[in-house]
Amino acid sequence: MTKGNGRSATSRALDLLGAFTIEHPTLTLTELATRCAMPLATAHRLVAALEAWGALERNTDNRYQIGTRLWEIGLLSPVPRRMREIALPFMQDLYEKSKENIHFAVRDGHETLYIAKLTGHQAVPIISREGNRLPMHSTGVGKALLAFSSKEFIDTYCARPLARYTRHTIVEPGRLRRELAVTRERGYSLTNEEMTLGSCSVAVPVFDARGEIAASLGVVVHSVRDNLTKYVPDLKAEAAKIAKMMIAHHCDPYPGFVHDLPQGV
Amino acid sequence: MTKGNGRSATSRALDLLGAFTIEHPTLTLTELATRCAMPLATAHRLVAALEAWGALERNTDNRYQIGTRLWEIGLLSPVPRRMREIALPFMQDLYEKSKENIHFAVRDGHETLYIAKLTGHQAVPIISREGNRLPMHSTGVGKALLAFSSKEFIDTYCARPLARYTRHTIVEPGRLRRELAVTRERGYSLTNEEMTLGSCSVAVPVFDARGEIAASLGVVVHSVRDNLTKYVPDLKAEAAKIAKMMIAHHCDPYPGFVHDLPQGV
DNA sequence: CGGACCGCTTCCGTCTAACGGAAGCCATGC
DNA sequence: GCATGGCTTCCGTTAGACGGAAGCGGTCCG
Repeated sequence: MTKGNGRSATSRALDLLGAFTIEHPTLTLTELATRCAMPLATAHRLVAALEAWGALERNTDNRYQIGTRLWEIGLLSPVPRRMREIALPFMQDLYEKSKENIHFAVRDGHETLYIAKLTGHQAVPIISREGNRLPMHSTGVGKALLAFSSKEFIDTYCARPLARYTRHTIVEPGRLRRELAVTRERGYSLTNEEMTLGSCSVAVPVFDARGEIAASLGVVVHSVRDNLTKYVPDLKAEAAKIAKMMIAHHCDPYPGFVHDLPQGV
Repeated sequence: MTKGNGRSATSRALDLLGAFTIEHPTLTLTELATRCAMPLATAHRLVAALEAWGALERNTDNRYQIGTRLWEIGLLSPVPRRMREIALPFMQDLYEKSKENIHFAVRDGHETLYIAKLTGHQAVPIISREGNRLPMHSTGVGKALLAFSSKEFIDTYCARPLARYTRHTIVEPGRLRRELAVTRERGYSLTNEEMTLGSCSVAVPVFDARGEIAASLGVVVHSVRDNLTKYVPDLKAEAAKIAKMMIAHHCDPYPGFVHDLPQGV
């Protein structure tokens, strides 16, 4: 064979699932085959198995999308589930007071992974989504996570290219370092239209039993609204309660914090 | 071979994922092999592939659990995602007024599938979870879905055994039919400690463009609190707004409504 | 209206990698 | 110290995964 190019049937099937992103939530068979670099016939066979089980479903345009069954199974994942169960009631309390977007995020690799989000009709529409990732240097929760991470991690992060999203995004490593130092000192992070024009944010760290950064909690508001610092006391209070609950429930630190550091980069 | 007993490698790997439930969110290798009726060596090989990709992860007890990556991928599923995006802001409005548990559910097969849930510290703790299923005859949202379903579906449902959860659960087909008739007439469902002692609920239907039942919206409160009917006007108002939004956004009816009926059962 | 095109589906001969029994390993506990 | 239970590794067999190619069925355009 020129066949069997390295990958097992199972890992190829999983690669097909991994081809879906929030930017491409539906894909045709040909797109799937191209993205996963596998022959059309192979993709066809694997996709049929995935569809039969319910991992994929076909919409009316004959495009494939992630199936509801996979949504159900994914929600069983203990790590995000426990964090959500603990954080969401406290986030509700914050929402009630602010009526703004409330975020709870962890670090995963070099990105901010949004674990929970509350929003409503009075909140400014924003791009964050539960289960999605955004950079650490351009988001409130991301900067809070980054500022309280280890010096080594900050060094690594600042050494990588910093993507620009708006004219306010901090893309200079030195400026980011200074900003993180300020964040550490005052105990909360601020952003001002650094991810999206029109929205700004404030966030505080959530520490685990060892005093290390475990997550962060933040608010995103429309940039014309009044000063963000008024949210800091409530954010700090709720973050402390979440931290206490996480420790009480032996909610392990997010695996990404432990496993992905050795390699560097 | 006595090997290769019918299942492809891909479907076997998926079966391993399907072995996890909310009652058993972590499983050992042996438990996985037993539940999926496959040799230990086979389960071991497949599980290794699933773990390598991130579909499964191992916790500190050497038990397997659904991985965070699968949680992320599952959240891309368009059907629940769109419904949640539309319903959640309206559910927030209901939460603000009531401070009680708010549910949004669809029918899937013969069960109620919880698509979204809001809760807070003042709300009574309940067993419902996003992505989980509960019966239709013992829950508020379930009874609302069932009452406005087709006569054929109601017949089928009532012909099946009705599980009892508390002494208040309606397990007599005739009584359930009468209850559903009352629900249809007055336009909302009620439950009184039928799923769990101590909590009762009220729910209203959400209709699609064709006037057919698409989802339901409900509140669950502690049973000693005052009358549930006070929530009905707000529930109806928000249900109407959700229906309008779903139609405007061409949010297709939940696939289960279309695909799973032919068989009967 | 005809034909080129594009994407999906089916077929089938090749041969690899999935299969699983069995042996080995490593805790834990009596 | 030995039994137990669960996990890991090994390896010969062969089922089933593989993918090129042909067929099918739309749509677009001249």
